[in-house]
Amino acid sequence: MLTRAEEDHLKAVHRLLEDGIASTNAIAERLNTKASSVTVMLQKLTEKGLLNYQPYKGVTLTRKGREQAVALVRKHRLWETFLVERLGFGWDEVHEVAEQLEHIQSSKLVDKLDDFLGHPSFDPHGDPIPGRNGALKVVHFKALAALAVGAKATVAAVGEHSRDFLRFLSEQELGIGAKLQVLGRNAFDGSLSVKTGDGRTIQLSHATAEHILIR
Amino acid sequence: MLTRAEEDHLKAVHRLLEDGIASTNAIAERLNTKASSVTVMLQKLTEKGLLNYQPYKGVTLTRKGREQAVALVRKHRLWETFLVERLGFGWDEVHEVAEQLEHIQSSKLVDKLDDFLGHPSFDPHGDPIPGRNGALKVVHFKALAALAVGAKATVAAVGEHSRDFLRFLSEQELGIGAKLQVLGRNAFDGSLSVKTGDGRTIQLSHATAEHILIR
DNA sequence: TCGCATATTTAGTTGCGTCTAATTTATGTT
DNA sequence: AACATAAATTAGACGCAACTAAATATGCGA
Repeated sequence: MLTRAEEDHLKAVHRLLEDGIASTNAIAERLNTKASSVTVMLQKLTEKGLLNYQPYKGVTLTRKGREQAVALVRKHRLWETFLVERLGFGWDEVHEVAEQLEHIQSSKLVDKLDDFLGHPSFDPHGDPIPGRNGALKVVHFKALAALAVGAKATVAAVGEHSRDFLRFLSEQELGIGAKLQVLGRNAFDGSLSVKTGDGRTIQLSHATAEHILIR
Repeated sequence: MLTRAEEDHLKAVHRLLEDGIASTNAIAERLNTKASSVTVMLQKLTEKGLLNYQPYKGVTLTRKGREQAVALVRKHRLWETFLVERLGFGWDEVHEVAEQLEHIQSSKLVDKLDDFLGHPSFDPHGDPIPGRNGALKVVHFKALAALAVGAKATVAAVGEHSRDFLRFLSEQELGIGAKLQVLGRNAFDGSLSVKTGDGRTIQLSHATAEHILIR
């Protein structure tokens, strides 16, 4: 049985490994702690057989560690789905609460929640929800920023979960499922001119377009 | 903000005060800790203005302490209701999970859960659920053991939440809402002969009958 | 009212998870 | 290849919440 701190570290490692390496500093930043604290936890989790860690050499997940991490992701995303679809939370309000809920210890609860929600495949941010067996479908998202001028697309996910970003998208009617078309690209700063499903034309900065994901 | 340990102690004090005094030992037993640990927590909670505590003289709740304790009871009972009514848990399976869920920090979550459940007045064990404002309707339950021979009644709540007891009641179709009639009382051990709603006649020990509650 | 059993509190220790400060390792520049 | 800088680790300390053991208060029975 893992403690909350252990679960948090495990999840951070898993998340960071998706984008490359999980450096001690990056983990610390994600968890709002210090690198020295992270080192100690990495040692402990290695002790417990969840990580492969060698001082100064970096860290990877063991099979067991990956399973536990994916189970946490599953819980997090199921709870987010519950909060948005059943309780009426906004997609920009659920992260912190789900961060707490994912630590509830009860496999029966997760499975019943999954049943209750009808075995959803994606959470409110478009991220895939791992199955009961731990199977996580790898979905290939493409950034809106990478589309050619003239291309049409449907928003499938977001690459940034900050409250401000999500609220901005909601306000612009650019939530998951929103349809749009790239009208032009500013050669100077890479910003896009985009036509939305409801006919408006808006400007999106390159940074924003990088975080709007298309299937 | 209270830590989990603080919340647990606060709730234990609240619960025990309902039946009289909250002795240090009784609190420790409820929380599976030692009296010495409890003493320290009582001091801390007094420091925080939630308890009135004087060494060797006992403890009571302050107004603020009572509010927080009732808020915890509210959360616990709403979650139990959710688990049973929406997720299909048995009423004998929800206590431990609700014990974890009640510590989730988000007033918005509680209120939305309450809305989602349709503002239930009673939890799956028949206990009243405090309102958003903290109002807890005092319901006067009477033990089945106290009924006169010949009396008819409907099970309204249970005075014992142990898994074994609840399972026994489920098996005998004596859940909340079950109708029954007292056919006779054994003068020797106080056990009751009871006719159930579905026509069976069963024997209930005095201890059991004390924990089946009637409105 | 005294003495003793019991309840409670205090004192001192432990494990966990964090911190800061000091040290060590890795790396990239010249 | 040597060294400066950045990254990571180790060492030592702290707060929290638990523990055990020792001390102290309460209150009941003789």
